[in-house]
Amino acid sequence: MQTHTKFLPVKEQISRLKDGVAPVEIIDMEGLTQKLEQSRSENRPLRVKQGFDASAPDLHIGHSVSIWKLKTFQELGHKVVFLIGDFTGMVGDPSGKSKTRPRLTREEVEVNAQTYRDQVYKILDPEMTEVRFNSEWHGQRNIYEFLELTSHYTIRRMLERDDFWKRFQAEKPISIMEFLYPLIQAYDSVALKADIELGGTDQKFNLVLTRHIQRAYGQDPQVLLLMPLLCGTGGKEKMSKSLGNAIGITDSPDDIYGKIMSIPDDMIREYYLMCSGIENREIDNILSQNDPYQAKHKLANTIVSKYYDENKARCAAQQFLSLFKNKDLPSPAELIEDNAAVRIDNEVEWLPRIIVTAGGAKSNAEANRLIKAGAVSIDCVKVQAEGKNLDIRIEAPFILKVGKRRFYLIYRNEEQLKQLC
RNA sequence: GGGGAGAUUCCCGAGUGGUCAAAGGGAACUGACUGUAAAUCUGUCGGCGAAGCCUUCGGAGGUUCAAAUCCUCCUCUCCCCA
Repeated sequence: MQTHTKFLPVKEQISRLKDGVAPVEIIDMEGLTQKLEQSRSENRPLRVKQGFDASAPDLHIGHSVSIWKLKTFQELGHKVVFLIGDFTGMVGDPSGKSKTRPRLTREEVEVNAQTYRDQVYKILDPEMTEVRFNSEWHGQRNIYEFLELTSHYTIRRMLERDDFWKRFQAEKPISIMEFLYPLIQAYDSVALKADIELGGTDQKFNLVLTRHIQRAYGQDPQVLLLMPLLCGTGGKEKMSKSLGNAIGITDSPDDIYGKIMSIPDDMIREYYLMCSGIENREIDNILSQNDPYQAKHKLANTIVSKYYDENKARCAAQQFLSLFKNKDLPSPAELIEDNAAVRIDNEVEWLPRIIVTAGGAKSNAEANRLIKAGAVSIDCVKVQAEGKNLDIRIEAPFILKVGKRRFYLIYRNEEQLKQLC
């Protein structure tokens, strides 16, 4: 039996947890202190949980806000439980917007899980992370157990959720399943015996409900750390892959850099606070210069360095300047590296089809529209022709530009490529 | 169980027999101007290699030269009464 603990004093742990991006709200501060004390006296790590959607396994820097916090817990010696909601993902979507999602197969779930691991271990320590799936317990529950679970909460309390209430008021549909969903989710924490759960502020209702359910099952309710939500690059909605406004943590350095540069000015502070890891005083200092352009450069630099390294950040910065300030084209070698080299087999090919093949448009019609709008250029020369006059003879590789930031290297055979390298 | 209202393109929402690939707004994309910011202005916003054609208005049938629009059945949603 160990007589002394490997854990830091509680006060120190709490102050470490408040470093960096502070949780918007900690629900049950007292509980947190107690749990930390207990963990110390029993020399037992706390179980810190966060749930993730199994169907969209792409983490972006919005998620990373809380993942860094999980990391802090690991540094303090606690265990992170990374929960993948494969069961809930298979059942459907509670947001009310979409129809039931296509059911994921076992294989898809496994693939997505691996994708998560690859990304999340960029930040977390694999040794101290437990990856779990909620189908483990939900997959086998019978209806009696399930009904018991549902008996612990009421319709009225469910309607307290803002989203539900609004829809109720607006005479919009709310399915029973949507009411059940938070309960199912809540049971995850019971099954995992979670001590602490992290989540975005949008999860507040569900997470608070979880505490009730844990109590109903005789467990000590988990402490909640509600983390701020990061807005997407458009600055209006929350960051989300499906809205197309996300910066993925596995995006290329150039992409991350560029996307940071494109955020609206009034988002700069928020991004600094949530993603840079820079101290508040220093942030104030940077922003007091009143030079948003430079502030963004510095931010982009910091973030790329964080997920890659300083060297890559410098390259990305250079790339950015040459591309957008000097309007240079990227070099063929860079395009090849970015997987933007596209082989066209025919000697003569219709330009819209080339654009579609390259991925610059979804249909020939869309490609045609882009051409008409003057959005397409070949080796820096804007394409002016229309309709039938768009056959292109591919004699040498050329750089196709579609819109502001899509570049493709079009070539016909591998030899041409070799010559370029 | 009874009565009423409704389902339109990514979202909201107009359209009640041809002039409808379907108003308007939002989102998105694009061009100009810029700092790949914002604001503003232009243009686009189902598919097919111009024309012309094809597919689309919850689903399946039907009436009609012609259907988002009329009829029948079905599915789903909301409200009121019980």
